[in-house]
Amino acid sequence: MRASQIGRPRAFDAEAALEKAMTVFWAQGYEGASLTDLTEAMGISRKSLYAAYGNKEDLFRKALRRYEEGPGAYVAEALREPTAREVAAAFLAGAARSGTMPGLPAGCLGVQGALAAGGTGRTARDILAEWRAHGQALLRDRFRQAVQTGDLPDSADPEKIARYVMTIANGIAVQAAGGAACEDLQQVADATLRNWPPA
Amino acid sequence: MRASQIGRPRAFDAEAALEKAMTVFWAQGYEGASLTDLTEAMGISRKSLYAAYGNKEDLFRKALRRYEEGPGAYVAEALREPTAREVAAAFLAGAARSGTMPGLPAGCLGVQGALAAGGTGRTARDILAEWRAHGQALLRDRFRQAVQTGDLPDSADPEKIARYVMTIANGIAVQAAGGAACEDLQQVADATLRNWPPA
DNA sequence: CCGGTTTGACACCGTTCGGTGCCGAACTGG
DNA sequence: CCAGTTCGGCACCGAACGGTGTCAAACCGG
Repeated sequence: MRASQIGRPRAFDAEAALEKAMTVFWAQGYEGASLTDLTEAMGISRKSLYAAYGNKEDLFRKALRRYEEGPGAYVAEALREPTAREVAAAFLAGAARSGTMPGLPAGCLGVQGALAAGGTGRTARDILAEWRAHGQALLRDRFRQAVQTGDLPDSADPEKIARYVMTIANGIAVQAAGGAACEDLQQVADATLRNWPPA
Repeated sequence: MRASQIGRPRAFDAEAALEKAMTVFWAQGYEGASLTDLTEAMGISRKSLYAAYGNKEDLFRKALRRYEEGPGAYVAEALREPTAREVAAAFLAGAARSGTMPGLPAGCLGVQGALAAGGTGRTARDILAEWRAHGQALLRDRFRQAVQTGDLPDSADPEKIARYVMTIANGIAVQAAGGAACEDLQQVADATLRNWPPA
């Protein structure tokens, strides 16, 4: 049952297809994912892909947004924790978990989607670099707030702590992409938390 | 001056050209680096590339070996430090430094060369995953030795410490690829070392 | 029932991909 | 000097790349 609309109805679920596109970009990277890979995984034709999402780059942006709201949602959730330590703990636990979920690609789309790129992937690489930088800025701002409320000492440097936490999250993503188990990555997160605040 | 050999002499320096190939794979990734990119950077023709190095995959293997002996040499050097703490310090300092050298690509070839890959890059991805795993095993073995000599306490788990150190090194590489400065990354390394041993 | 709109099957586009053949150039050794 | 070997310019290969045009199908609204 859907809202009345004119024209031939779509023969596929746009959201379900986008979910498939997300996993293809996640597993194969922007440059490694061809239109053939994408359309086969999504179960639609090239024509439908262009009509529904735009070109390959547009699809990638949409897939990243879906990632951010799905597997990457732990970021926004972690920021809502009451203390800086709990923010960091939730953030790293989320990184470990979302990078090792059964039935989904290993690692993080934001890290491995286009870390190095040739001419065709440069825009995607820049989109992801900006995306990671934004996430780190959100962490820094949250840690700033923690200093202001006394949750972190005045001597704490939110910028450095945010970079430290993001570096470990990025490393966890690489480890996950290399096949590490969630339990092992959680132990890295735990070791990090035993040294809190880090600076 | 070179050893007498039959046949037309090469018109290019194979080592210098391989150095160029290394930087192209490092900056653009395996799938992002086309034969056109490679031959233009190396200053040779496709014919010469095939004759001197083999196919694209063979060239990649050779480029990785050159990386290991050049920018990545800090790994072998760090392993020779007298204590576990100094091994970790040298390892992380090396990661921060080699990922931010002026005139060379940012990040680490072993991390960003092929973290996610499509069909054509799968072998390169597996080569790099194995390469990183090997480096981590060397760290673990060195930390095992440190436990045996009393440099690390008996309760220390070399496997976990190696993963912890490698995770941070991997994260430093991602941060470098995203534009982080050497100084900032060295501060991440310093923060890590303030918590030693980590478990 | 038909015009209008949107979708999708199918074929196709120009370009680039990784890779190779032909043949002349540049050497060595007899 | 010539046969043999290796190198490299040039053109070219089949396949795959991202992307598009034509036309029938599937709907809505009058």
